[in-house]
Amino acid sequence: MTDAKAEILKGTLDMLILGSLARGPKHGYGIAQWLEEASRRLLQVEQGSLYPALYRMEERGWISARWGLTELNRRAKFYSLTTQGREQLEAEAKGWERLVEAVTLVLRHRQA
Amino acid sequence: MTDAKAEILKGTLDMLILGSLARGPKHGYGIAQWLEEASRRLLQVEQGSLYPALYRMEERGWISARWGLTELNRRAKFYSLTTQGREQLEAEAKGWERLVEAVTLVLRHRQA
DNA sequence: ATCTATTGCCTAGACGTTCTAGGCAACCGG
DNA sequence: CCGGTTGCCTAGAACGTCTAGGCAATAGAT
Repeated sequence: MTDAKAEILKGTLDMLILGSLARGPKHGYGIAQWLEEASRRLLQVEQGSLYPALYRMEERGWISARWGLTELNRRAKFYSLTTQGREQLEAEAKGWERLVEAVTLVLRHRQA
Repeated sequence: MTDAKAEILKGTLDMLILGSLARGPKHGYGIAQWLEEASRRLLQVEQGSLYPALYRMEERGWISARWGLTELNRRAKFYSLTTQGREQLEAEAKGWERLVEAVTLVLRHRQA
């Protein structure tokens, strides 16, 4: 709850996953690593959140999966963005910006 | 789900409520109105979300309530920020800024 | 006098997402 | 041989939000 770095993701996980895949296909484990690095360790994605999210998103047609091999020669499921997924990303990014704007308006100069 | 303006609040509702009360005590209905106006109609708070949230927050000692009369001479429950609530607001605001920063890093220059 | 809209508070239940807490398999290094 | 890492997965609990109601008092209009 009051953990410093983790659980900062509320409804943003889908968008973040889509954002990571916009840079190219990745497997689940790799998505988590990429997000951590790209956010400079601000974000930490739990596997128990990640995999269900990937499943949901595939169901919705935002991403598609195929099995392959990593650089380390291990089996892994690679996800890539579908056209729909890219649209979804744009939509969520717009919504996010609106939310940031709204929160900024509300929280601005909140002196005593 | 794909509604234009509503349901944009995921885990931000508490923070927004605290933010509205940082400007002075308000009753529930007034909080909802204030948030809508302050966010230029970007946010819309459902009563079914608001009142449970107020209850939770009072339980947690972030806000305190007392009954009073509105300008229109109606009974209403006025909430104000406690010391703990102000601390909570600052903490959430910091967390929010970190999240915004992280998401910005992840979503930046997400070209094809 | 009646009717409707508004102000104001509240609840139950469904729903979706995230987290905790596991399990499993393959591979690498020491 | 053993521990750590890479990799995928699931069940269940916990939590927050929304839908969809209900109720009461007041103001304004007819």
